Amino acid sequence: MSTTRSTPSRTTQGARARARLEITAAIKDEARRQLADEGAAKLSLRAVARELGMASSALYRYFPSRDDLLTALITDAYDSLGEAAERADAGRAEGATSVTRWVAVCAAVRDWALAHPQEYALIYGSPVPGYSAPQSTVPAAARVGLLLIGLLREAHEAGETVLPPLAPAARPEAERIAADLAPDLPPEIAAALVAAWAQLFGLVGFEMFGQFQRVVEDRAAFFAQAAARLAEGVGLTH
Amino acid sequence: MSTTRSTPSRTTQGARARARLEITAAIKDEARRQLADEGAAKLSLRAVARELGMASSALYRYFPSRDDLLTALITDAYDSLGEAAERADAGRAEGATSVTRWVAVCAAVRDWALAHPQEYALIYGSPVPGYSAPQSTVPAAARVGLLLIGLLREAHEAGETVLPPLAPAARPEAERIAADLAPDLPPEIAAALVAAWAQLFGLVGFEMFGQFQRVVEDRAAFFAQAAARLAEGVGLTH
DNA sequence: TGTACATCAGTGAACGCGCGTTCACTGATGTAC
DNA sequence: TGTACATCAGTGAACGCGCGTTCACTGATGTAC
Repeated sequence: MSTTRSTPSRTTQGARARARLEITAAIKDEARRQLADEGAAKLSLRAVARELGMASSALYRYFPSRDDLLTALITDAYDSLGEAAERADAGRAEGATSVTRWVAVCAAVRDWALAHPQEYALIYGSPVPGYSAPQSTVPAAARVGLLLIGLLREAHEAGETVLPPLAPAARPEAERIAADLAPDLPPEIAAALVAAWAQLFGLVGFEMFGQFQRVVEDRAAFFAQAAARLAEGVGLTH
Repeated sequence: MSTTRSTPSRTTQGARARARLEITAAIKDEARRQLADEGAAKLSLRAVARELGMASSALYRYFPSRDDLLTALITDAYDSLGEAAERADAGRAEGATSVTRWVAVCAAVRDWALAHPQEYALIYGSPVPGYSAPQSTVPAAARVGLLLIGLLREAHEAGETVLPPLAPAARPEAERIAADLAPDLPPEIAAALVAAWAQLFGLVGFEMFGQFQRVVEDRAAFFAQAAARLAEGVGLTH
């Protein structure tokens, strides 16, 4: 394998390839814009093409079908959210405590949702009828969860956790979860973590989908308080 | 006002009126059936009419527009869920503790969602694009929340609560919430209750929308554990 | 109780629109010699 | 470096479909006298 001229992509193949990437991105951008108006169920290839000034049939050079475009949007959204959460944690201050880190990650999730409401709805709202996300979206979808697991693992190793209560009836499932997701965490924490993960998106979802209208006003303060209590709930002590 | 013959509805006006109610119900039933296949965004009057064997224009005798049919479905769904939750609490055993009651109400919400997935998505999933629920849905939407508030009020009066922690930064909003929703509850409990309410639907939503796939297996046990911990979280002691 | 009239459910055609996807094609860009 | 050929982006027409809503109408049911 002569690697000497193995990347001529910048010049020869590059022009076409780069155009392809650009147009693919333009299609996804326009599609994201339209998600806001019409929602995922009504996302229309023809409308996207129209807005981009191309024939609707041209999109088929980029995405073999409407569902493939949806899949790309979903993967991108999960990745965008995951990256935002990871960035928030990576940029923490030197002596940040586990609780601070946890709250910051939660806040990053909320901030991302507020900034990308259509995409939030796409990945955490009702499933698009007739569409089922392929396996290829799984790794992107797992990023926030994995980040939280990592955070808890570090805190646990540092002795900064206590064991949340766990009813005997729930112990087998908690042990299964721990074995599956985080063998180095005690089942009490693993189960509490999965619950907290779902609850985090309950808080964010209620705010995004209008359930807090006429109920919560200072939503940032309310969320910060709830996130801090979630941290307690998973056994973080400081 | 002579009330003597004021309700001839059972005979004279009755036949037509009863038919009207029956057909209205049949339309809603068929629409609910179709929600499952196509989702709310694609709910189609023509498809409903077709399935019912009537001209699509006939539906306009019952619902002035597609949005009005959606509104009726939403109100019905909230009422159905609210009633299920209330029934679960009303049928409690004699000496049921607050925690038991709380967990039973949570389980009733989950059971209802599992039994009516399309309707759950309709009211707690992504909002239907281009549709905004009118004020008339508010009372039905509030039923579960009010039930939980009532439950906590009784527990608090019976001295069966402790105050959950509340960060100083969140106190003003907590006081606002308490004043607004439950003036007889301390702000600590009122704020924790609103958070727990959102978190409850986070747990249910993750299960409904497939986020627990490959993560949680014994979902009933997992949910019961999480619901019991939510009870703790709002300050219920037993 | 019987009749004239009003109300109302339901029809079917029509308007104007949008959709996903396929297909044969043109013309520009890239590749091999 | 120049030319012949292959690749590929993009077009525009077409297929077959579905939608919400309006409208003039028919015929049955209910009401008033």
